[in-house]
Amino acid sequence: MLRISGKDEKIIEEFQRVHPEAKKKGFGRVFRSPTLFEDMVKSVLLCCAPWKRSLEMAEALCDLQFKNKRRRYSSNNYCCKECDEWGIISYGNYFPSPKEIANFVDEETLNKKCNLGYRASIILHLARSIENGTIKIAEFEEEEEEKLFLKLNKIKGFGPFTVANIMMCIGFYRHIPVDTETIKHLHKVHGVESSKMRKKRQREEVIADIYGKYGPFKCLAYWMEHVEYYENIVGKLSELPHSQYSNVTTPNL
DNA sequence: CTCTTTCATAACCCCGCAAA
DNA sequence: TTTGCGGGGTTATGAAAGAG
Repeated sequence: MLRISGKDEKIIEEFQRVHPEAKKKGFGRVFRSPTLFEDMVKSVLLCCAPWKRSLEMAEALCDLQFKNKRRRYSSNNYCCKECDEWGIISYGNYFPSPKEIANFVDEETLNKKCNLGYRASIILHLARSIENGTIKIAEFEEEEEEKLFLKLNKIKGFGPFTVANIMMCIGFYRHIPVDTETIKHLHKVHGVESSKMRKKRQREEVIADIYGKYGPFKCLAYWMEHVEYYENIVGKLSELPHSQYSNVTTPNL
């Protein structure tokens, strides 16, 4: 989904003012999930897993809703083998709510059903904290940037990458979520040696050198480049068949 | 000289896939 | 079927740097 509001419109205008190329391309909006909780969980799923596995875990979480054995990818979910559309239309959004996860038995079952590994405890803790009111997720979207940043950092299992990723979903683009994908990107597109990305200091210097001029929009500038990189390989992402989605990653160095 | 903050390193956890 | 290896962000821990 896209955020569409006067405030978001303003942010895009400001971004495009400091990034003329983005204006020319009409780039500035970032897709997110229907709920913040879903974005938060998906950000956790990105950690310590190849892209394909992240997708599988998200799918498995959606499958929690189906008590029978219907699988989202079983062939009878599609109108025909070549057609992805049917699958997309018939899915709807089955991502579980915090309440559903919090009430969903125990960590081991959640782990077993969704193959989450250590992420099960993080996600369960998040869902339970939201349910018992310790984490007031509803206020997050209205929160001031720096306060939000601090609050997210306090959540168990949420480090720099996860937090930056969620900030981006909410609409703050100051911090770039750095993962191996980013390191590969900086190497291929900007010729940065991956050894320079190992230490925090140097890493920050590299980011500042390349994206510093975009101020609070670093993340958008990076993301535009990265999407461009992907699309040069697989074609327009918006036209990519669902079945090929898991292939959208940067090859290893 | 002590207290605080920042930083670097290693342990953690464990699946998916390819080769044997 | 078994074995080995690659993938990968967070956190605990202790050391180093900075503040006062």
